[in-house]
Amino acid sequence: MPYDDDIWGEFVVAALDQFDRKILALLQENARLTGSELAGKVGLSAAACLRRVQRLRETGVIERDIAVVDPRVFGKRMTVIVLLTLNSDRPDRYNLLRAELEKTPEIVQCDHVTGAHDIVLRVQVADMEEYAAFVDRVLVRPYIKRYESLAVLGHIK
Amino acid sequence: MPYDDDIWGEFVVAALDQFDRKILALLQENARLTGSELAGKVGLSAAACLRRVQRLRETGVIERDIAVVDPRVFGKRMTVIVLLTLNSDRPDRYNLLRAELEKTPEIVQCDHVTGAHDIVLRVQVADMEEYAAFVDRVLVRPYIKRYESLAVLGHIK
DNA sequence: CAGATCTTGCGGTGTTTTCGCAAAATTTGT
DNA sequence: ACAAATTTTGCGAAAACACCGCAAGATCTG
Repeated sequence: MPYDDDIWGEFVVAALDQFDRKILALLQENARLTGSELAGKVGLSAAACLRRVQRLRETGVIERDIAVVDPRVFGKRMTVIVLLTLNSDRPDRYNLLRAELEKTPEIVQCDHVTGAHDIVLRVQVADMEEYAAFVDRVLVRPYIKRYESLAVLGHIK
Repeated sequence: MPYDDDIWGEFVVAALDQFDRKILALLQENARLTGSELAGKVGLSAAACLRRVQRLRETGVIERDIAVVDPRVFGKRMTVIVLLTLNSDRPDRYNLLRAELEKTPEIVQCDHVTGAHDIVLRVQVADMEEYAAFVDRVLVRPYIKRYESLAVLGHIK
């Protein structure tokens, strides 16, 4: 085999060489690069590049290709990062909360964390009024002990 | 004009009709849909769909197309959310810090916020050791008064 | 209601991707 | 270290796709 196989969670995936890594790095920045554009940047023929991209997709290394849409288009001009602290005496409700957070459309990113807080949300809303409604609807509940809102002033990255 | 113009920050952008919104929703899920696939789903001809996509790109509604790569491929299995508090007596260094954060490869997301902290980072690293090195290299400096690390246990969304 | 403006669908054209094939490169077994 | 087996490469043809111009239709303006 030209590549060494590598264990990867439960999956066995062909290891990636320098060409694959270069291609991935480029496609993560701009997924619309054509075969010949890739060819010029990685030093392989267009066909070889495209075959590699094809395999990266099939094996799930490239999970999907998405269009990044300016959130302001949907009138969601305001981003808030929310730090949640839960009541540790009600751990049974965690799964329930988790399921609800997953369904809430204003929440665009949500992670379970360890440290001074328990959950970090990224919330996308139109304005303060909508954010206030979101807080009332989603965050004001017994299992949530405390929440801290950090309004995003600007995206650095 | 078939569309009403709408003020949008400093830009004037044609308002989006139901077709544009449908197209955007589809492309946000899968940017590789072809013209005829879009046509079947939105009820326009392939050419009309592609013309709309083209305009959405030109006007910046679609900012870019990116490949979503499984982060485990790069061995970056650990995500940490970092809350930074800056020394308010050195505001002149903010732009310098900002430029450095932008260049730092471990930082995959970075927002300037208002509230109990000043900056929120999302950091992708291989393991604790690499995170420790990141902290020493990037976070230990005079202008940063405090940092709080929240290691991500699981992604809810 | 008429003129101006924009969008649509169609068809042709150029680009991009996909596929087969033989040669070159890499790996495996002895 | 050598030869067979496997894999990847580059090239060229074929298919799929995106792009552009044009005439017709739709929408907007005064």
